[in-house]
Amino acid sequence: MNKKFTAIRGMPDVLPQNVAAWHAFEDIWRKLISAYGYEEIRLPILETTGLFKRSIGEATDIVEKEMFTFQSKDDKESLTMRPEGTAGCVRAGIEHGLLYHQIRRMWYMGPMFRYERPQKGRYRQFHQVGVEAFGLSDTDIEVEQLLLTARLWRELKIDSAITLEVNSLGSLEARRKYRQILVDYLEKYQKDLDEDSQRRLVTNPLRILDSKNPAMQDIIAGAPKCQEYLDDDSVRHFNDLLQRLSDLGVSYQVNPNLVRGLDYYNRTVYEWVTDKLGAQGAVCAGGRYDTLVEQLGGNETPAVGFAMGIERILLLQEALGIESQTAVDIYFIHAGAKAERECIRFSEELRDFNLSWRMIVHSGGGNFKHQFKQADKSGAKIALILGDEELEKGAVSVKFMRAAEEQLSISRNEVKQFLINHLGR
RNA sequence: GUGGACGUAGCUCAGCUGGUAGAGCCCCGGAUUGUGAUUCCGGUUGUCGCGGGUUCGAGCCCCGUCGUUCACCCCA
Repeated sequence: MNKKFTAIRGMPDVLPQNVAAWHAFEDIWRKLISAYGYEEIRLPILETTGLFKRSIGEATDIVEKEMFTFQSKDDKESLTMRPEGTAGCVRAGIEHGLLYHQIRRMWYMGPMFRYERPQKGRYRQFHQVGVEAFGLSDTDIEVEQLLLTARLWRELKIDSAITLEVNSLGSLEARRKYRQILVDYLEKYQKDLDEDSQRRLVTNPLRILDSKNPAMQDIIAGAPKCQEYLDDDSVRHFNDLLQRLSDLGVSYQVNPNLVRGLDYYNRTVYEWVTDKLGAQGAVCAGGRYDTLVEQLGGNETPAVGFAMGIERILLLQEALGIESQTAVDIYFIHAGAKAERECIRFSEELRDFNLSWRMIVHSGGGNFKHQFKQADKSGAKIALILGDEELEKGAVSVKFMRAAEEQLSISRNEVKQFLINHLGR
């Protein structure tokens, strides 16, 4: 026996029985996003490592220890498999002049890579849908994107399990100031901080506010609040956003401790969360990043975007008992050597007529009993049976697989109309 | 990177205090109700994750290793 190969850790196969759920999601998504006028952009998986360091932030966990990074063949540069999509999208937008003095709405979908320990809802290769809008600084774009996602949850029938949390980080300058104030406060309690928080004090102090450790709660409760240190414009922006959400009937919860893990956010940040997925609560997250375009070499361009994890959404649908499956419509059964050949010809004729019927022509021989069994297993709604005798008369037998009715014989000319009546076009 | 649980047929799992492997599903064949489903009978399938050790003897005990999974961390 030769060595068997297995999938590498955290990079699961999507098996045929699960692909239907992906397709269902993708179909709904494409329809919905184009209804909002967003255009798809397709981006490479590999980018220069520096792009992610610059955008996501040198000191973040993603950049420090979670990237798949390696040297290019000629050893001249460091390449990284994208851990998220915004950086590449902005890079491409600048490179091709898509963001130059104009408004752009774009989206993308594809695999992302992060070197983490896999667990429920978290994989090393996972898939995201991302949405970015450039050139708009008013809250109406945040509102648009939140309405869009809220609608998506309804379409996917998971809206009952998801809630929206929002926060404002203020301007970059205000955030920096607040960060210093927070560090000053926390340093007074340094010896009481747990190990994680001690480390975060240096790397990402805002994250300490999000700590789940009960021992930290008193210190956190007494900490200066981010919102008290926001700049006036950001406060106005945030209040305006909340007002508009209320007006439009989008319910939300303000979470002052909500901090995104990526450095580029300012002002609005939000997360759509669920309690149905174990430890991985965030299904979709995003916010405003007004300085990133400039940081990556473009003109100063306001931007708002979000990303969602497809696996998590599918997992949530599964947890809620929402199933999607693609069934076969027609299964061709044949009896006799002539009929077997005719089956293929006839099925092609039907495909010329209507390519949306899902048809399987039995192959591999076997008697009637066997063929019916295969037809049953395929989940087909209708069996089309061709026999040598009937063939002579120009007739075909049809049978509803799920019903107890007898099979009936109809003429070949009637088949198309029969299928339209029972399957639609 | 840290911690817990688990790793026995394609799948879900059982295997009592150590004595040379089992069930259900699936698959194949047959019988029966005149057919594909139901029922009945029969059949195939495993280096018990891998490597060492203890023992007369290990799926079961010990050590190591790899893998899966959940949680921490972090995040979609």
